[in-house]
Amino acid sequence: MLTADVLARPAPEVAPLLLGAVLRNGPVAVRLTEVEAYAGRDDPASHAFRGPTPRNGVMFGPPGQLYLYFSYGMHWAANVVCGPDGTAGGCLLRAARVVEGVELAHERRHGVAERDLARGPGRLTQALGLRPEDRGTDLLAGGDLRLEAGSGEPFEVATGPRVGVSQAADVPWRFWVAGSRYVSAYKRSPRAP
DNA sequence: CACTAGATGCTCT
DNA sequence: GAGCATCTAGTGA
Repeated sequence: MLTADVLARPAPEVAPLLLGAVLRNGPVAVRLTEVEAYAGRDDPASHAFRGPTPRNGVMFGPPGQLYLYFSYGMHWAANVVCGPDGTAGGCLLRAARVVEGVELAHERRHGVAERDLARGPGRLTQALGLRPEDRGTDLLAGGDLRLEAGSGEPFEVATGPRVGVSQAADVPWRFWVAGSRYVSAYKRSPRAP
């Protein structure tokens, strides 16, 4: 089960546990297939590495909150805050399969293939209809926007380096469902050494 | 299919 | 003003 106690563990421990879990926002629900861990103050690739700012403040708060950030001019991406209250950490939700509300997700994602509805961080937030003001939502509080346990179907977890980061580019803190087609493509940052 | 280039605007220095 | 935890459309095989 994904309790606050579990999410209070370090992000690299929590990340594989999020695979297979369901994130719901009202009528649309997705099953997570790919996640990356960001370990806060000790992780040069993390937004929290240089300390708290207005943007990343929720990462320093209690676990289980939603952290949203804006990236590359056009996209929002979602994290689940991990680690104990007062310690920064989070898991970036990189990809998922839409399991409920497929029609609404298609409307939001205008004419793309079913496989691409939530394959990628920006696509995932768009398919779910997450908005900037959802930052800080407690995903364990049982609201319209919440984290649910998965169906328990067994699967293997694969690991590898994180996508698009220029710092700590070889740390294997990306986790995905082995063999799943609902996983984004790996792309190394052009700025990485 | 693989690979590349350019758009785009928030966030912090 | 520089730097991005990206996406899409375009090209070429």
